Amino acid sequence: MNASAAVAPVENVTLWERVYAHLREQILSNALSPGTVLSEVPLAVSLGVSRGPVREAIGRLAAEGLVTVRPRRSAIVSTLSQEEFLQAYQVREALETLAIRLAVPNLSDEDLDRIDDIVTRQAEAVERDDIARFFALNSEFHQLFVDQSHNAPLQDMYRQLIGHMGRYLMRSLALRGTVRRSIAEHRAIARACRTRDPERAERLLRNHIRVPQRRLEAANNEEVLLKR
Amino acid sequence: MNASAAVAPVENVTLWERVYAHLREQILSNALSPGTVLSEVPLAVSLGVSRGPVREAIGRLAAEGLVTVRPRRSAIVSTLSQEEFLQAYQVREALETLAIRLAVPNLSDEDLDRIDDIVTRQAEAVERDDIARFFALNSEFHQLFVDQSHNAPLQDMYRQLIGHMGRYLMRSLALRGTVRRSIAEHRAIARACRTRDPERAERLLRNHIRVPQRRLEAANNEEVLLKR
DNA sequence: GGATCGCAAACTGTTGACAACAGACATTTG
DNA sequence: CAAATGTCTGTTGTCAACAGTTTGCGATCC
Repeated sequence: MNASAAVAPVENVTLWERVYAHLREQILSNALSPGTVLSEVPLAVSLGVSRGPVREAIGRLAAEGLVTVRPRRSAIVSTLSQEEFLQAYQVREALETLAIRLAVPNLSDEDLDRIDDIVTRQAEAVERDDIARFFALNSEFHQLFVDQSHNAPLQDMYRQLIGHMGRYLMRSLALRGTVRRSIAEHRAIARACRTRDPERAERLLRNHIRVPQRRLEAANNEEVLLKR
Repeated sequence: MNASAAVAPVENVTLWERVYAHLREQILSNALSPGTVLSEVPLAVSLGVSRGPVREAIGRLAAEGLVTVRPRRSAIVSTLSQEEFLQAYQVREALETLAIRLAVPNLSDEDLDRIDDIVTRQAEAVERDDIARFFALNSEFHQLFVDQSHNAPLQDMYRQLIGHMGRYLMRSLALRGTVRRSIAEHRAIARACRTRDPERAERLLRNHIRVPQRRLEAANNEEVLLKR
């Protein structure tokens, strides 16, 4: 018997874990838009389980900040105000710059190739006007550095933060203006990684993240922001 | 009729919230040391409640990372390895430097006085060899900037991170060597705040946080670390 | 004597039920 | 007609019970 012990966790996930994953997916993909009420009973019957697992799942989502529960009242999918979103961007900048600083020394040649590959595919996606694809690759690009930072607490925090921001990132990307500039910045960051220059990479990434941040601030000040 | 409506919301906490607060308190104060098993039934009977609230509370703690649950098996209080603790320190540096940069422009005169007061009381605590008090004031000092950053996502993340690190901070403080130096650094940071110099404050704080971090690394390399 | 198999106990995951509470609607009263 | 009050429904908070699984111990076999 070969020693392929726990390669696939055997689908041994408990019920509430599946409910949690399902709801998280729905929320992050905006299938459940902010403000949606999550009543336990309807959810339970629609998912074919009891209230217990649903309750547990909602509890986890609440701990993560994705839903807010008012005692004795239904939970609702959290809303992030314009201001909070901007604040989250500041935290993201801090976390990602730390991540890339830690990651650059750890990057293997395969990682470097993968980074280039992602950017190349991003350019292709833009050519095809495939915004969703571009968006996914963008997340992948940023996630790579967090993964390669080999810093578990950082990874946890980043996951949580992206959970908060993810639903609104599409908008900020629209605000970003030229995606071409974004790709150029990605290329510059990739070059800095190849030359093993953490400080340059960090500086480039910081400016890169600040672009939509500044646009958000400007929109905020002009009060012509996308209300809602 | 004056509008003194809801000054005190009548202590409307649910049961599981109290259990959660209790367990969190116990864990952070090290009354429940890492590795302790948290079985639902004994906890429930000892607290005089049913398994439901206990389960919910443990779930929240698990989402926060303070306990780890293995499916079908009891939850145990999380352990932070030396390496993870060091990594958490890196994240803390990133978050706190962001916090102080944001906070300095927001600091009122009262805040500045309060900072000085904290440092003064720290010096007094050291005179009296009251380490616990010094430690509490130290947390207060750092927390103040996070609070005054007026950045809700940052506050959430910091709270969570401190929850992880808090139990081990006493040790790192011991590692820190001279607490006198720590107080001097606090004083320097306070001065930078008074002169409204965010960059200087940030630089000072970064170096301040890196002191125990470097000592940890050194101890780690020498392998003479305080094992467990 | 040591290892393996089997059984029993304890614990968790899940379910269903009961009671308390918040909000809405209808009713009554000034 | 408006404001306050009472009822009523829907939902959550909590509890007790059931089923499945893991663990530890003991008996048995080699």
